[in-house]
Parts: sequence; structure tokens; C-alpha cells
Amino acid sequence: MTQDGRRLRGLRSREAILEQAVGLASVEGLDGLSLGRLATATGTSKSGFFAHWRDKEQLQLDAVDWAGRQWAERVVAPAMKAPAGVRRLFALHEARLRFYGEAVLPGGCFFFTVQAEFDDRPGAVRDRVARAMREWQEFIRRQVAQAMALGELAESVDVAQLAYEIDALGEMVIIHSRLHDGPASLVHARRAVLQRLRALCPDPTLLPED
Amino acid sequence: MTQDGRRLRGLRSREAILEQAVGLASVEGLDGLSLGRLATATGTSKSGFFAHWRDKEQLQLDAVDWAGRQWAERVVAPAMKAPAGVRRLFALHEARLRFYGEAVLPGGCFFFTVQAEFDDRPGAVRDRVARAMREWQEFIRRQVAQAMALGELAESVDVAQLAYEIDALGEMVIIHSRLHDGPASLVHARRAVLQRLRALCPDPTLLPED
DNA sequence: TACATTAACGACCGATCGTTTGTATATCTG
DNA sequence: CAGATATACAAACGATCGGTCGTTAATGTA
Repeated sequence: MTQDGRRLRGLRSREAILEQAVGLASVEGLDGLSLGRLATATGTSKSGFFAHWRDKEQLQLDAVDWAGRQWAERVVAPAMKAPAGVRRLFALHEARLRFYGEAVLPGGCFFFTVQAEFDDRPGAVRDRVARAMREWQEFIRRQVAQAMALGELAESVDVAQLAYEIDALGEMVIIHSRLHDGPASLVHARRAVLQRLRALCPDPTLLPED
Repeated sequence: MTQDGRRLRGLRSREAILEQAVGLASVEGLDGLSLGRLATATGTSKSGFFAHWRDKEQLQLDAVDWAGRQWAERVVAPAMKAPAGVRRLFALHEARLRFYGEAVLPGGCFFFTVQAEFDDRPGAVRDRVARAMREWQEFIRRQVAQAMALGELAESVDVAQLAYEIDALGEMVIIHSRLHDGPASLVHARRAVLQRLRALCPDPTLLPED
């Protein structure tokens, strides 16, 4: 298993295809994305895909995983550098907004598009997406709980409730920024969470003023 | 223009088709919805559509209008019965959650699905959807401004900011309730807005406690 | 009554969909 | 080196897509 030559080339093009697939799917969805257009975008042939994946659904499942890894690297990892507690919680929110603002994906957010697409459609893809989103929300809840354990959030805080609000305010940026106000919604989403955390934090100086 | 017989039958089936189209589109989107499946669902033939609409896009535009009227009747109108101010603002939020909770549309919310579908796709449908959503958000902002004018909200409130938060918390219910926690997200969304309004209202007794 | 309009249909069009098949070739394994 | 494996392709499959055409019958208008 020297993993080079033919094997390595296979892995490389596999990754390249998945990257393109995630980008395109962030715009038109995982089902809206057709193999023909994906082939054109990657400069390959439709039939070549079936050397890597049994059918379209397998490719979709791998695309979900790839997008999850990208999110972990570009959003979660940078935020984890901040000290645990409300600062890390807010860093997480800011990292997400930065990911959107920098237009890393042409459609803004892969998971948002795919959630809206599959939330009513049973199947393996929906299950995989749901699991990823559950893990993400569980992760936010852990950060909230940790901040509370550190005494950086009022004891009256409902963990699930606050986690829900932070996630909702972040996710809605996608729709609002693309359909109308553009960067203004980024500002709204940032301030909404910042003010909320400052109001609940016994030591507001841990967070920026505005 | 006696408006009966042939003419009336045309209007009736037109409305029936649009109702089906909005329901189906709330699940699979306006483009995801195919004319063949719409024909099956309405018990008519594909080609019959072209007696009512020039092409698929015209049907999509009318579907957007139809969904807007439904929203006005089933969400806005009931809320307007509440007295102006924070009570009407919260009634609006509750009416929306009721609309979702009662599953009036099989996909939960037509506009949510269609926004996610068209936010990156230029064209007449996108413009129509964007206009409808702008009007909706402008409407929420007017309710916030009115509540402030009535002295029912602290003067420090940023109108656009609060309106954004209320809308975001309401809209995110669709994804969360369908993909994982079900009715729990309805509770979260209700409490989030209720607590926010109570905190900003000089006379919290105007609003329910929980 | 005579004529135009309208709703609705079945049959069919070219394009595209996801997928299968067969083939050529480069790379690994023994 | 020999033989299995993996990458990638062109060509073609049946199904479905949005849309056109010609027709039929009921209704509206004169």
C-alpha cells in the first residue's frame, strides 16, 4: 500500500470532484446538481464518476462528509483557539460569519441549502445531514454549558434555548444576505449574539463592546 | 362577463392547481416540482397547464402570489386582531408558529423552501420572492416601530435589529422542527421572542409570562 | 344560429437525467 | 514478466424533463 501513482491520482481527483460538488451543491442543492454539469465543471466525463462511486447517492453522502470536514477546519478549529467560555462561544459565531462573508462556498452554506432540500425527503442523505447538524448543535450546547460551568453565563440560562438562538441567528444570515440586504445582515447577526451574551455574562468585559 | 360556466370552471381549476403547486413546492421547491408530477397530483394533463400559463415560470410566479395571499390570510390577518404594539408583534410571531405547527403546508413553509432554492439563481421568480420577503420584513419593522411609538419598547431598541431577530427565530423553526427535534423548536422559538420582548418592554404584563 | 374563444386532452418533440456497457490503458501485486 | 486492479472514457440506454401541436367539445358572443 505505497499509495502513489494510480492510487494517489484516484484520491486526488476524488477530492477535486467532491470539492466541486460541495461548491455547486451550496448553490443548487445536492439533487439539483446533475452529474452532467458536475462533469463539465470538473473537466471529466459523467461515466468516470462511477469508478469512484456506486451511484449518485454515494457521491452525495461523501459530499456531506467532505463539507463537514471543511466546516470543522474552517469554522470550528479557528474558534477553538479562543479561551473556553463565552469568548470561545462568540469566536465560534464570528468564525461562522467570516466563513459566510468570505464566500468560501459560492452558495454561502452547503448545509443550509441541503437541509432545506432534504428536510422533507426521507433517505440516507437526509439521515446523514441530520446527524451532522445534530452533532453541530450538540457542539454549540457543549460550549454554552462550559461557559456556564466557568461562571461566565448567568445560572438562569437555559442551555438548549441559548444554543438554539445562537445557531438560528447565524444560519439565517445566508438567506438574508443573499436575497436582500447583503452585508447588513452579517452586522445584525453579529450584534444580536454579542448583545445577548453580554447581557447574560457577569463579566461583559470578556466580550467586545460592539 | 357573467363569469360562469366555462370561465368559472377555468378559474376554479386554476386555483386548485395553484394550491397543489404551493403545497408540493413547500416540499420540493418550485423548480424541483415537475409539471408531470403536478399533473398527476391534480388529476389533469401536463398540456392542460399551457391553457392557463405560457410556461412553467408564469405558473411559478402565480404560485408565489398565491402563497403570499395565503400567508396574509392565515398569519397576518389573525394577528391584526390583537391590539397594536408588543401584543400584536407577539401575536404575529405566534400566528406564524401556529401556521407551521398545524402543518397547513406539507413542507411547512413555502417561502422558506423557495428562498433557499432561488437565493442564488437570478430571474423573475427570484425577484418576485425577494419582493414578497422584503414586504414581509418591512411589515415586521412597522410593527416594531409602532410598538416603540406606543412606548411599549425601550427607546434604545434598534428597529431593524429586533425585526431581524424575530424573523430569524421564527423562520428557523422550519429546519429544526422537520430535521430533528420536532415540536421542541416551536417552544424554543416562542420563548426566545417572548423573553426578548418582555425584557425590552417597560410593562411586561402586556405579554404572557411563559 | 353562426362564429370565436376557451378548457382540456393525447401524442409527440428534442434535451437532459442517472446509469450501464464495453474498451483502452496505466499501475499495482505476485 | 504476468495477471489482476483501478482510472477514465465514449457511446448508448430508458426515463423524464419542459414544451408544442392538433384536436375535441363546451361555452361565450354576435
